[in-house]
Amino acid sequence: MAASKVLKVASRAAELAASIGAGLAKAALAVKIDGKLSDLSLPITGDAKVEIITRKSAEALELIRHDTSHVMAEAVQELFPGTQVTIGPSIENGFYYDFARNEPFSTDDFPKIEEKMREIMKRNAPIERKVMSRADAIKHFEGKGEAYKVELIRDLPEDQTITIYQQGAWGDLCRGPHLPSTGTIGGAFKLTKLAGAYWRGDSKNAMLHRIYGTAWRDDKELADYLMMIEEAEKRDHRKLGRELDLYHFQDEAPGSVFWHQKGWAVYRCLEAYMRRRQDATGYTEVKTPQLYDSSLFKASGHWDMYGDKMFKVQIAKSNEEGSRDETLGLKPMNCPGHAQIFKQGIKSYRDLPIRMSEFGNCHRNEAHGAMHGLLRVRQMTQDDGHIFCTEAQIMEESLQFCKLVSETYTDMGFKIHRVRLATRPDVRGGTDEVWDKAEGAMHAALKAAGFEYDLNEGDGAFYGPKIEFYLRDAIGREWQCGTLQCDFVLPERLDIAYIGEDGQKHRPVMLHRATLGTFHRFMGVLVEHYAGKFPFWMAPIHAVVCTITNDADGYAEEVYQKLLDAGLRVQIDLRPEKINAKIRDHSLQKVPAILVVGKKEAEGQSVAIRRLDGQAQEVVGLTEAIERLVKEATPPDLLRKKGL
RNA sequence: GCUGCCGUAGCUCAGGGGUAGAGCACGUCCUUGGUAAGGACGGGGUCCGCGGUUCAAUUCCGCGCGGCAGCACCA
Repeated sequence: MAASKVLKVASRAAELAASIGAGLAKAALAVKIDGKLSDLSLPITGDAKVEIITRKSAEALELIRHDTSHVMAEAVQELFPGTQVTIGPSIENGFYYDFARNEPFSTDDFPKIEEKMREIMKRNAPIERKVMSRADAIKHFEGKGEAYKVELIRDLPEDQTITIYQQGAWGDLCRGPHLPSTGTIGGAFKLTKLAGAYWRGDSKNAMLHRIYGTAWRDDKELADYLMMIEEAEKRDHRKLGRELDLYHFQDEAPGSVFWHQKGWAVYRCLEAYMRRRQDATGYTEVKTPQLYDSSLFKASGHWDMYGDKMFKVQIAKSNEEGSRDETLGLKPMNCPGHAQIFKQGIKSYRDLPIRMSEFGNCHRNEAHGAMHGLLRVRQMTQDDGHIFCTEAQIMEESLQFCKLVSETYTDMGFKIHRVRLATRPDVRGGTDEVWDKAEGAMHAALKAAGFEYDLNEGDGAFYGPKIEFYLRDAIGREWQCGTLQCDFVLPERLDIAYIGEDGQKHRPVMLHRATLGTFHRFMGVLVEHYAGKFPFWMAPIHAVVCTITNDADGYAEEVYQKLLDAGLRVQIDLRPEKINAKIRDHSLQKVPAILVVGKKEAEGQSVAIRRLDGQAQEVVGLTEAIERLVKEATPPDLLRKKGL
């Protein structure tokens, strides 16, 4: 809870809290002065809007995590002398601290470190802010052999106040703010994992040892979080893919996917959906080659920029003089191919916009460590598209695409949760003038679409700014899937043009866009979001017909055939197993509907429908059952079209 | 690619310098049972690959391949 009060005299935040009430004084952890988070002990001078931060506020959680990281660093240095400290911030759900040490840590060290941390928290030493001169600070850390801290101080801007936060005998260079004492942290934390991390995030630098932890306000929050992690493990798409027989991976094809029938059925659903949506919104679907001569990628700029991540094929070509080598590249994206189709014949301004789509299969030689199940692969298919348009059309086209993304995500069971605009990176193509234009257009489109968005500075593509659409899954995780990129550079490089009203050649703008992103990644997200229980319309198997005894086999076959004829994805289970076993097997396979048939149903031309996760059964006439299932299996866009 | 960990049956995993085990799955037979596991028996392994140490390596060491976590990367 935040309290605010206008203060006219110089005071300390702690005193202010006390003046409001003893309860608040006790609960106060930090203070926000004119919107800036500060230590409770800091004086407030002049007129200021002051908010007292208590345990319940969002800022408190950040402080708890940051302080826990300091306590961990103190514990580690007590337990492992000779270890140097570097940095240790709070992050989403917790904190980490990077240490420099020859010997790596082991997770076996965690209990020891955690115990020491609790001991430090119990000591409840006050956390005190000390201002030091640059020279003193350097001397201080040099004396302790903390080379990384010295480097940090040396790199701080001249006018930066250098502060050290001291808790008992241990202190750390830190801009703060911090809680009043180590005892106020609360102790709802757990060390979670171990990893290497580069000093200052640069792979040229030394590798440090990072210890991750999670920290919360109280034990209940911690338990909830740990439960969420467990839930995420249960939903792991790699595990579910195997268990549900959707797809598999194997060593001989690293970074690629073997789609099994069931996984492919879902994939086909997504593809069919996107094809219908794009066909309905003025896209022309094309298919372009996989292999191109290197000259095309040299022209587009990709060869220089990403050549080392492309799969290249060398072939020998012979002519009169002998043979020479020619290098082809497997396409890592579809845009140069689409530009070639655009270039065929002469395009008029009357032809624009041209919305070209392709379920394009691309190859990228991703680093080993980057690959992750379906979420990051070396061979993927995008629901790619390029809109060739005039500058004046950027806004309208962007708006239309935003609408498509929005509706698509809703149909898939998500909402757009966050939109970001990634702006010009350091290494980029095109002039600043062109970038100004492209970024300006993207800002305008986002505003017109009514999206709240934030900036992701410096994270744009090398040819243009990028709108990133994020969705949130069932357990609160964010995923970036869809994207819209505005490109003035590639049309220039590949020399594509249209004839304007004035009879002159003009450059079109290319909008690169993908709604689901890649089918691979989106499938992974879907599996985890639904924990394998897909909505009926995209379920790999809609229904299984199960017999009670083999006496009903004949009728079951009839039911099965009728469902197949109705276009449903159906299986039949005639095994001489008990119905309990069949129910269990198909429930574990997460089939949404089990149709049980026995003597009674055969006599009454009916089926007993049992839903996944439901215990009740419903006996329905066969004709009605088929009608109902067919409707449920109808994709949401087609339901709308039919007005159902 | 980097750091750490890992690679044993289809899957999940135990074991350990003397050529290997469980549960599930699979096969055969019995069972025909009304809504989340019926029973019996059985088959199954280049212990990731290649080198080294050793009388002997799945086990120890090195290299390679692949995976996991994180970092870096992500047109």
